Amino acid sequence: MKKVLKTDLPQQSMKKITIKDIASKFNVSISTVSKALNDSYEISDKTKDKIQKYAKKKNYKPNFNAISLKKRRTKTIGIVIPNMLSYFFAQIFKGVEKVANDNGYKIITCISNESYKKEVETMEMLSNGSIDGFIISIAKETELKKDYSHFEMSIREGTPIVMFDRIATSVGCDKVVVDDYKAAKKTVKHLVNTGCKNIAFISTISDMNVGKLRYNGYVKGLEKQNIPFNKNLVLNIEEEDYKKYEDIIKPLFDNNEIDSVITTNEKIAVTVLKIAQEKGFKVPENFSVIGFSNGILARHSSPTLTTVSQHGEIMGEAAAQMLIDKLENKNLNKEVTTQIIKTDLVERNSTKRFVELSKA
Amino acid sequence: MKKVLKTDLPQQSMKKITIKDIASKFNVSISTVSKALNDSYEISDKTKDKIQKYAKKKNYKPNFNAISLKKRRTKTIGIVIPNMLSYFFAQIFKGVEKVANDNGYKIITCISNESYKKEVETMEMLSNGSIDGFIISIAKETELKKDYSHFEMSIREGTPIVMFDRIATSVGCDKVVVDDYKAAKKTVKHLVNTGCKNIAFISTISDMNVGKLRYNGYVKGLEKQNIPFNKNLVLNIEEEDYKKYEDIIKPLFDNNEIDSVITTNEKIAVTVLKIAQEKGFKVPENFSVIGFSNGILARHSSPTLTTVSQHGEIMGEAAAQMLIDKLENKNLNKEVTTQIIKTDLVERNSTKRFVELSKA
DNA sequence: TTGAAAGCGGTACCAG
DNA sequence: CTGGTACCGCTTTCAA
Repeated sequence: MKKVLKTDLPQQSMKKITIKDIASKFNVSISTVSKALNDSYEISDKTKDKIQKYAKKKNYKPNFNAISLKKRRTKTIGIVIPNMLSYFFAQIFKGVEKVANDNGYKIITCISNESYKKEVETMEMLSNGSIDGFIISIAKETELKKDYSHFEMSIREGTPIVMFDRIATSVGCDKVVVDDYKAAKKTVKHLVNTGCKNIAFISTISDMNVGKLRYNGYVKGLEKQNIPFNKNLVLNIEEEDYKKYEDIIKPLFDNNEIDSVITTNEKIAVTVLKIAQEKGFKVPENFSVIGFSNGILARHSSPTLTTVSQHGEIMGEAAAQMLIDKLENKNLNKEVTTQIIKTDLVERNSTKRFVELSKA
Repeated sequence: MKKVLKTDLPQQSMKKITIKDIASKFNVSISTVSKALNDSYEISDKTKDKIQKYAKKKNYKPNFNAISLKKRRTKTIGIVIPNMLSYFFAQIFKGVEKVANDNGYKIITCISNESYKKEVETMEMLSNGSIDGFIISIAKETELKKDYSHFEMSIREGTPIVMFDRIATSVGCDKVVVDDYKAAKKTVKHLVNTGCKNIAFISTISDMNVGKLRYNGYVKGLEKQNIPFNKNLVLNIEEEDYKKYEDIIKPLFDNNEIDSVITTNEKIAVTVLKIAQEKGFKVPENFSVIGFSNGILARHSSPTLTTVSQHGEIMGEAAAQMLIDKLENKNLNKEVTTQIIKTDLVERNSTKRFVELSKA
């Protein structure tokens, strides 16, 4: 025959304790407990001590919703990004998470999936006191539609926004970007410096602002290097067509004389690498490739890929810091600012070394 | 001289409206407004109509914290994962996000960074009414430490947990896993079927449960295929040493006769591919590689990599559905269940075709 | 040093 | 059909 002792019973649903429970335990008022737990000078050390000890023992935690309701702030940030499978956005997330966490903020993440509707709905769903502010990179569809009223509404209602990478220039909010224009110019310069003359440009984002900046940088870069622009060397592809990348790109090689390619996208860059090698080119000896990229593909392709790195993690950190500063009124001026993160040309093995060349 | 009309002023901080504001606007009580907004049968159509219209016009949204406080549920899920840069976890996130969103749930995401301390702190921070339940893949450090008390505590306090992939078997909660043991056995079988005899096994997770399952599956698979086990063909590497992968793996090729490798990790697989080709092997003609992987590397390596896919997105969906079912008491039995997601061998170009062989 | 009470923004029960 | 009110858990002012 088994005897079941009370202490042997599993502590089923050891319910969460409230300030009221503690108050009744010690026969004091809830305000006393509240103050004691917040280490107020109004409460005697003795009382504070016993209350704090008991609270810790019982694993007391102040109810998040009660505090948020009372204080009218949640210490949580809403992130709205087009997707999470892109390494760039995952890096952004990491940066934001880090800074948020260091400052005691939580993160609610929503994926817009490049859809305007989802982006709007998502923001509405969070604009009810769930979050204190947004960090956003706008959906492709939104950018094409150019309807930014949901952002403006949010700001008007007092929920600040920080946009990064894919921004809406006209919206009055803090922003974090990289200088895509300048970066593209630099890639051209680097290719020319290492002996390239026929530089193609392949974009999957020609209809987006970031894509236009890169394209303009490419054009300007050619001009600066006194290389005539040849529109046949510019190829715009739908990102969704990734299964047909090869078929779309091959004609570029067949119909033109090219010795290098700049791409806005890592997968394209890897595809180009492959095609070039199939066509008998030696990379980087007589063919070079540079991709805008933050991915892991670049580090594992053969040869490894020279890239323009946007430093996603740093951008994420910057965005989070800007938002938190705004939320905590650390910047007393109400002006909005745009922070530009430096890009780096990460030289790997799909381009020749400029330094070697200059030494020669 | 400029005249500034009131209507010209930017609507600065168009403050959020509350139920009380609406009540006073129409000179009714707040309970009437509440009921009207919730479309209660108790309220006349006329009243409902005007209140609802006004609410919409003023962009009224019920305060999230007030409702959560009152209803004692937040409709938000906490995800705790080791990192987000891994494609697998990003896929999990995507799956969870989808199901959560479809069911009106938000997601708070925290990264444990493989740290026990961060995992514990993170869970404590959320165990205050911020979330209704957790979806978790446990940190490496936690798994080594085998200290699962924070999970048990959470469950005892009434916050359910669903674990996926990296689970703590002893913790009584719902789980989603793949059959790593069986999957590993299958990889061996496939390699043998395509003519391989000397099959190496390289792991970065030998000290983790998932890693042990795969290893055991490998051993059992050899046995089933009547291939003698050779401990020299088993290599355990620290994942952090990724920069030295090549140096660590090359001796395996130098000191043994091998014709194929199974790896627990995509990057290792790509490295093996590279080394094998350097050593003069032709992949897949006389050398084969299979990797456990969900990443993009597999689809872009040369040759592309045959993988065991864990279907991260589906796992994420399953985990979210299990949690939501539990939260909404759809499964009235209180037992915990473990759901096993099928893995697939995705045949790419790093292995020979079994079908071709059988036709020959 | 402690307690009472108002209120954060809602819900829901009960009364009229 | 409408209103009064107690509460969800906590903070904060004011009074004792």
